[in-house]
Amino acid sequence: MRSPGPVARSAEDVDEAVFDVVETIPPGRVSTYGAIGRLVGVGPRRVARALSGGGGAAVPWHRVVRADGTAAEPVRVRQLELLAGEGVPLRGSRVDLGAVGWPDDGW
DNA sequence: TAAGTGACGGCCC
DNA sequence: AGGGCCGCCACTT
Repeated sequence: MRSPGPVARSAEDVDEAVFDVVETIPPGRVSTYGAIGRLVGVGPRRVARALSGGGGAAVPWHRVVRADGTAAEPVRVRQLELLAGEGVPLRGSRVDLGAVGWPDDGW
C-alpha cells in the first residue's frame, strides 16, 4: 500500500513534520529536541538539523531547547531573550523544564 | 568509501 | 553541579 516498513519519508517531509509539531508548542511553554523527535519519529540530531535550516517565521524555534534546559550555542543569547520576552521563567541561562516543559509527562 | 561535523542525549565519574 | 565519553544520524569533505 503505502510504506513497506520504516516510514520512508523524504528529508523534506521530515522537516515539515518537525515544523508542524514545533508550531504546536503553546506560547510560554518549552520543548526539547528529543521530545519533538519522539513525536515525529526521528532522532534529536535530525530535529536540530531541521530547525537549523530555518523553516519560516511561523515556526517558534526558540521554544525548543536541549534536554537539560540549556540553549544551543549558536542562538543562545537570542533564544533566552525571546523566551524571557514571552514570560518563560528562567533559572540563570537555563529553562526550568519541570515547570514549563511541553508536552506534559503524560505523552 | 572513510572521516569529520553538529541548534543532541544518556550515562558515568 | 559540572564535565567527559560514547552512541546516534544525516550531511559534507
